[in-house]
Amino acid sequence: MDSQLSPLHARMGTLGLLTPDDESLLDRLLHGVRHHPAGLQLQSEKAPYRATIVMLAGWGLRYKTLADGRRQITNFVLPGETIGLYGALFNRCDHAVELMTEATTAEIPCLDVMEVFAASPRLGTALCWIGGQDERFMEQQVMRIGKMNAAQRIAHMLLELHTRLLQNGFEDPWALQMPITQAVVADALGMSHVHANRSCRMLHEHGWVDSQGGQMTVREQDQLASFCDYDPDYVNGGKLPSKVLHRLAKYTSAASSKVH
Amino acid sequence: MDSQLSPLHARMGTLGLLTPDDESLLDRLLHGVRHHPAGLQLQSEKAPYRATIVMLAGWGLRYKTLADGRRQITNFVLPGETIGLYGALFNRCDHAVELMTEATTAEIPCLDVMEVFAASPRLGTALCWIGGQDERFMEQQVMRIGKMNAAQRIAHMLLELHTRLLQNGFEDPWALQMPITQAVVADALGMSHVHANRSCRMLHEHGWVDSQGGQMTVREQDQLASFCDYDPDYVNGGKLPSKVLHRLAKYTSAASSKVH
DNA sequence: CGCTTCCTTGATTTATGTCAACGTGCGTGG
DNA sequence: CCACGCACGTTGACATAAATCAAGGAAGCG
Repeated sequence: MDSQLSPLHARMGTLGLLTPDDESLLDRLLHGVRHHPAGLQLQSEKAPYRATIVMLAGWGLRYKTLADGRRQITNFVLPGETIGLYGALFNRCDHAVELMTEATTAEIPCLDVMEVFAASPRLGTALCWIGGQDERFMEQQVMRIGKMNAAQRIAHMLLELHTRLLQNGFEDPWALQMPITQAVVADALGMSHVHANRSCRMLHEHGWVDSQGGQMTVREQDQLASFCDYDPDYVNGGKLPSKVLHRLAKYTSAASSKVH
Repeated sequence: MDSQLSPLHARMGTLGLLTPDDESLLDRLLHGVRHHPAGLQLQSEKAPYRATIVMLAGWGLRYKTLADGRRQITNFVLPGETIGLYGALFNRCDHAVELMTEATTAEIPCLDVMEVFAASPRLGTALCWIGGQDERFMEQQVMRIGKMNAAQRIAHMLLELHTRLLQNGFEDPWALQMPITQAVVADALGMSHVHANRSCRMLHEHGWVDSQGGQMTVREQDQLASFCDYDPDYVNGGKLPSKVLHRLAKYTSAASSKVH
């Protein structure tokens, strides 16, 4: 099981916060590792959350459906990322989650998440950080859709996903490849699939991106970045400010036996 | 001080979670109530967060600046809402916050936020819920900009703000009025100010909205809602699921003396 | 072989952006 | 009190990014 958990551990590891005890507490929280086929709906809109789901391998997407049936993809779920982190706090979900590829997931019972804070403030803080990152990703998405033209949006999104993959422990030939069709690009970035196609072609003709067979590949990261003014720092994919590390160092993980 | 804190208490109150002890712990966390003039920049992009700021009265807006100087407003900060809730967890902010009106704020030192979880899991859970709501607001914003036309975006945003004001303890003649100029509408919803103007006029000519003198007023909530398919439930502005309430009831607030 | 998914392309329409200008109300300083 | 600047809203003419409609091709799969 340990090796499968690695993207989550890699992601958390960038924080430099967790002790070995915290990590093993995290492992004990994770239940029910399961494998699913592509296309499965993991969470449907308006249904209550069953559990917080951790994506161990594979990609998912999070979307909202409009009254007329169109869908807006609001975020992706990459390996090491979570679904419904604060699920316990809402009576109903407000988005759906679907698998883009086959995938392996684990679950944390919704109610356990809230008790993590009592068991280990350090691990609780790490979960908050995940929540904070998710908000930042969404904020970037607002900026892309609100202010950039079609080709820039695509470039910017690909670079963000690349940054996130690196953070989650992937390395560079692989972190540049993404299981994204042009239809997904269109639904995520608020454009028609025809326009998505023309914009992808344009990026392809510059030699910056490939897009075929349901895969998109970043070819010229730097050129893409200057094309869309991508700021690679925004994720702050670094360690926590040292003040926080010191402040939280005093807590033992003794309490960890409380959970489960 | 107590009366000034009311929008925050009103907001938290909708959860039905906090005990009187939790509430007084919250009050003790809040430092430095201050009054500011309209237009003040409370947080600048790329600067570290100084503290988590709680808006007690007045409106703020959260935005990102692009390389070419344009800005995308990503969210509003209403009375009872927070800025930089997880500020301690990031080395740098990734957005700026500016006051739209004169305002009263209080602060929670960034590092204290993380210790709340140890002191009171209930209050910590309430803070997570705030973080979760912020993410939902942002997600709605993505959907609006990505999939709706200009007039619908405006209608939808106004209705969301109305819902949030109600949640934060405002009542209806007041909760329908918002200190929003057409330029702000344009920057928030990804359209030119000319187009924002024409769309506001259109809504005004239907008698659904007023927009003059830097104020927007919702006149016909129901018609607006059907015009843009607004789902008033999405905020889940209700109590927590009862399971969570029971699960968290067991913790005493005894530990609250640890903080501060 | 026929179906589906994904990508591609051309013709046309439409929503929205850009440019330029003007009105109004308001506060400030002369 | 008036003059001026400024923020806000308004309008028209024009340009353009992007949506829509319609069709077809290539690859994979049962």
